[in-house]
Amino acid sequence: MAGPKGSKYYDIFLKFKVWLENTEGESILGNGKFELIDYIDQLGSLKAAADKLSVSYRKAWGMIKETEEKLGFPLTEKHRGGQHGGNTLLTEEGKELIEAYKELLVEFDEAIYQITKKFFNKVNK
Amino acid sequence: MAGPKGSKYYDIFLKFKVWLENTEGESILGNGKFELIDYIDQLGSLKAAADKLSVSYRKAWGMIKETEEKLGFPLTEKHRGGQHGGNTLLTEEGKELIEAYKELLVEFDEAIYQITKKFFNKVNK
DNA sequence: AGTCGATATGTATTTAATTGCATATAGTAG
DNA sequence: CTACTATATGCAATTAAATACATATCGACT
Repeated sequence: MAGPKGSKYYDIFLKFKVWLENTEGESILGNGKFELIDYIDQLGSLKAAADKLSVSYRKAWGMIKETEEKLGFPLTEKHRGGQHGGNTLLTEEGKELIEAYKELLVEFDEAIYQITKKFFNKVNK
Repeated sequence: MAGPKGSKYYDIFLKFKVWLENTEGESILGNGKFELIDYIDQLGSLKAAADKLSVSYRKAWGMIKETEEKLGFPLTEKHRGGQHGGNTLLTEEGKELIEAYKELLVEFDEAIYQITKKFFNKVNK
């Protein structure tokens, strides 16, 4: 919420986004990919993670491929075959990345809270 | 920069965006519109601001209209006619908004600096 | 050896977003 | 009362992005 009822910016909200980018200005990892990777870690499968997020397997697969190509090193370890078709696990780098990203989000939220408060306090008066 | 030369995330950067949104989840004011409004304030003209940002007048005009409609109150005061065709000025609300937004960006930058440092310190080691 | 299900990937289609084009209107200074 | 130029706006056209479709491959387990 953005101030007391009836104030000018009452139903206006401050939003933010964080992501990793390479030197070409291409996005590498934002919230969507982060969630996907996090679910892969939890479920051990790219397909399961895609289902969980209600995105097509094709799309999820593309997201991972793109991220790893731009990053220059793999975040996942994929296995094909077997009665269950295969599975996908995170590499050490993958685990470290989502770990750090999670903390980043927490810190961001804290910072945003203060900044938002100040901003709306200013424009609403 | 994201750590010492040769480190894993050396040429990867942390980026962010802030914007105002309404209850429908529609973006109201982000960096592009902010810059446009700021230039209108400086130049006293929508056309001049559009030229400065190298966007078409058509687009710039649409940006302002959209923002004001979603916000529910005007940020600009437009005048047509006269030898010079007309001009556009900011309303009090418009001035207050870009003022507050500018401060917001400064505070964001400061917060980001600390968070970024910590993040890359973590993933690069 | 054959089955099964997830990984792998190219191509086509649809949808959305942006941009560009064209044209009208206002009103003041000359 | 005419010329000039910024504001005003609909609509066509072009691009880009997201999504769907189709099809192949792999290999542990029975």
